[in-house]
Parts: sequence; C-alpha cells; structure tokens
Amino acid sequence: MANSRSGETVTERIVRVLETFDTDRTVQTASEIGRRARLPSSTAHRIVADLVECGLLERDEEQRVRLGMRLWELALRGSHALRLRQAALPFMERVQARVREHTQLAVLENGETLFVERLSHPHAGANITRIAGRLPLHASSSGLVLLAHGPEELRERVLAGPLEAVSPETATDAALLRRVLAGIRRDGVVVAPGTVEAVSTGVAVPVREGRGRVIAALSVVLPRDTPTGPVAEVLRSAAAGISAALGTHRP
Amino acid sequence: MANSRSGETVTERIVRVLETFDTDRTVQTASEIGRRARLPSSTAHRIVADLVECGLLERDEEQRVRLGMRLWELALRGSHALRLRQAALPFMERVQARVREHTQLAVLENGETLFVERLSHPHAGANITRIAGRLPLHASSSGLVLLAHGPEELRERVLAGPLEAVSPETATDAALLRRVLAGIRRDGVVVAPGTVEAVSTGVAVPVREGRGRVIAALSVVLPRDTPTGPVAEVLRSAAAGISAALGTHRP
DNA sequence: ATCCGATTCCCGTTCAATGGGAAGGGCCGT
DNA sequence: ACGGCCCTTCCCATTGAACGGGAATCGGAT
Repeated sequence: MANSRSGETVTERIVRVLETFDTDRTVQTASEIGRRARLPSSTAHRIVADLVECGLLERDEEQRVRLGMRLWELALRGSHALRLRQAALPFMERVQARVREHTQLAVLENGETLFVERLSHPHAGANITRIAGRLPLHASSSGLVLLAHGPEELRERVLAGPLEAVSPETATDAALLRRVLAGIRRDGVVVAPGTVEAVSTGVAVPVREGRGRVIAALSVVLPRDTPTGPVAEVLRSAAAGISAALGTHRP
Repeated sequence: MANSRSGETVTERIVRVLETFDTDRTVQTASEIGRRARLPSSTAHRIVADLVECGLLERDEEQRVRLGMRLWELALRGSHALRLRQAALPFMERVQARVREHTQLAVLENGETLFVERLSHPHAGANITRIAGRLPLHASSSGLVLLAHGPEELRERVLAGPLEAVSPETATDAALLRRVLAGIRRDGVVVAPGTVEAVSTGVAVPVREGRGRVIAALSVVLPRDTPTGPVAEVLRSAAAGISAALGTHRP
C-alpha cells in the first residue's frame, strides 16, 4: 500500500491482523491487534475499521473486535476442506461411537499438521489438538502418517531440520523417525505412545483419494494403556469408507 | 489503495475476490475471478498473486486458483462460530441418530439465515441448504425461529420488505407471518411444511445461551408426510443440552 | 498455421493509504 | 476530585504502493 515504511502490501497486513486471533484470544481491542501485528496504532485502527466495514471482523457490544461470520462463510463456502470434512464426518462418528475417544482428521499444510475436524467423546481424556490447530509433522501420529506419504523433498527437509520435542518422548532422532516412517508405509498404521502427551497414545492411518494419493490422516487419541489392535482395524475401515465417499460423492 | 479509479479499498476488493468462490465454483482462473469481481484483468492478476503469496488462495497443478487452507484456518481458529458448533455437534449427532434425517444449525447473519452446521443421514431426502449457505429469514423453519426471536427492528424491516417466495408455498404474507412468529414465541417450535421445498417439512427450535438470548436455530428437514410431534421433543431437549454445554464449557 | 484467451511484463500516473501527533473519552486507583 | 493510563478518533502533509492500459508471451484448441 502507499507509503508503508516497511514495504508491505495491504494483503499481508490484513493477514497479520487475522493471525492475531486464536482459540484463546477471540476478542481483542483494536490497539491490542495493532501491538500484536506490529502495526502503528492509527494504521491498526484504520485497517480494523476497514475489515469491520467489509464484515470480516465484527464489533461486539463493548466495541471490541472479533472474527466475523462473513469471514467464516467466505472461507468455507468454496472450500475443498469442507468437502473432505463432509465426506469424513459420518465415518468419524462411527469411529467415535466405537472407540469413545477423540477422533480427528488432519491434512498437510505448509509443512505442518493441520487438524481439520475433531470429535470428542464426553468422557475422553486429554487432547491438545484443536480444530484449525497445528502440530509439527514429526510430533503426532497424524503428522507421521502425512510425513510418511508426503513428498520426499519435504520428508528430507523435516528430517534434516531441527526436530523439536513436543513432549519428553517425542522422537527427535532422524534415523529412528526414518524407520518409523518406513513402518507406516509398510503397515498402513502408526501407533505413537507419548509423542504428544505422556498420558496418551495416538493411532493414525492414511486417508486416500481416488487415485490412491494420501490426502489426510485419520487418528484417535487413547489413554496410554489401551490396547491398540482393534482400534487400528476400525480406523482402517473408516479410512476406506472416506475414500469411497470422496470418490463417489461428486463425479 | 492508491489510484483505484473506483475509489475502493484493497480490503473491499479482496472480499470481492473471495466472494467469487462458492460451492459449485471452487477453482477458477485469475481472469475469471477478475471478470466476476469486476476488476481490470491486470489488477485481478496482481491481487490474486498477492493472496496466493499470503496463502489465502492456492494454485493447483494447472495454475488455477482455489481458496487456501490458510484462509480456512484463520477464519476458524479464533471463531466463536466454532465454539457454538463444537458445543452443538454432540447433540446434533444424537438428534440425527434418532430422527435419521438432515439436522442443521443456523445463526442470524446480516438479516439472513446462515447455516453453520449440517449433518445428513445417508438415506435422508432432499435438502438445498448447505454449510455456509444462506436463505432468507422468512423462508425456512430455522429462519423463522431466528426472526421470531431477533430484534424487533429487524423483524419489522423483513416483514415490510419484499418477501420473496423460495417455493410456491413459502409464506409471503406479512400478517400470516406475524401470526407464525407469535406462535413460535409461544410454542418454542415451528413446523414449516413446504416453505423451502414442496416435498419436505422443516421443524426448528431456538437455541439459547446462558442468559436466555436466542443465538441459533436447530432444525431438521423431514419428508412432507412424517409426523412431527416426537421430532419437536427431540429437538427441544437437544437445544437445552446445547445451551447447557455453552454455559459450562467455559467459565 | 492461426486463432483466442490466459498470463506476464512494463511503466508512467496518482491518490489511497500512511503514520505521527494531538485531542477526546472512559476507567481505575488514590 | 484528580491524575494517570489506555483506547479511540480526528487531522493532515507526505509519498510510494497500487493502479491499469497496453504490448508481449505462452499455450491449448481448431
């Protein structure tokens, strides 16, 4: 935009503004947004006003600001994530009914695991993942599945790069991870105890689209001591169901 | 932005670009977008490139363009729609398990009914509503509930304004609608046969948040001849459950 | 080979956006 | 009541990011 000292486009700044919102920060003042997005106060106020004008943001009763329903609508209306989700949801429900724990669907997004859907049983245990939340690829069962079937170039970059531990038990050794990934490709399932949280075990399988390309990972989070054998089978058949639904749902 | 002949802000134009996407137009060329958003070709190409740069749009294999996962993520991460949805989902599943038809959740957005969630039974009948889809307030059971409990000023405006029929049986008479709305406030439920599609009947109830304010409508779509008595009761108790979940979920 | 449309590159023009500063307004603690 | 603090709104001179017409290039279809 004109005269930005920093040489940014308006678009970038809008994204930075939207980025200041997250699960535990759903309403903010315009000044807060400015600070968090590193924008001069007057600029932040103007951009926020613009976004409110367009409906992407909304003002609540106390002139604080939150994400607008219009943004939600625009993001979902034409989204293919929605198609995947709609295809997957019935099968996820079935999994959840059988396993009675957290059931989640994740995709690969910009080198990270992005969780697209999550069903939580009322009595299920801990789970840090959230819808629209992210985790590193090497640090969750879903991520490992996506990494195992992702482009080799990405796999090498992740294995080379810094592998940070999310929990004390997260595997951060490249050689070990390589064996795990090979195991996933061989077995079609991964069991990852304690990689995200010490008290829980993730079990994940790949979800394929028509031509066999892996487009998502379906996973459940179990208490650490639960036997995983039956769960894997439930997940596998659900993933097959999702693939079929994706194939037939639209010509 | 600088030099826009039409005096629009970049923000407006970005929204116009995003608006060109919808359920049956999820991938487009930059030129198509320009035409649909009424932007000069070179401008459209630049804006699209900017948006791709920021991840709000993505290019597919044939350099066509679609909504990006990043947009989806930003829109959902800090969204209160998500909170409502998460609270409602388990109860919607229960309704769907019992009724075995389309179950949907709608909110009031800018004078229209906006559908936030929809579960569809595999064997359920016709249903034109879609997630992130809209309908006029007077033309669906959900909309009638939202209208009945919406601000009076809005109600008067809608009743005064042109009332277009979605199906031949949509009620478009202000006096009749007034009676229907009063009935909703009295009975806490509405049964709307044929207002959206001749072959189906909508049944909807209000969903209230802690202080009793109506924030959403929960509805099912039944084949025209189905008895609606038991359904209303299932919906009412689900709505109560959602209210309770909303109240307790966060302090 | 020839069209037609999409896309990319170029470049002079220009005003929308910028951001510092000042002033207004509300809340809280003293 | 008062002063401090912060959010917000208004003002305005400055300026370079965005604009868009046009030409060139690419690519698929006929």
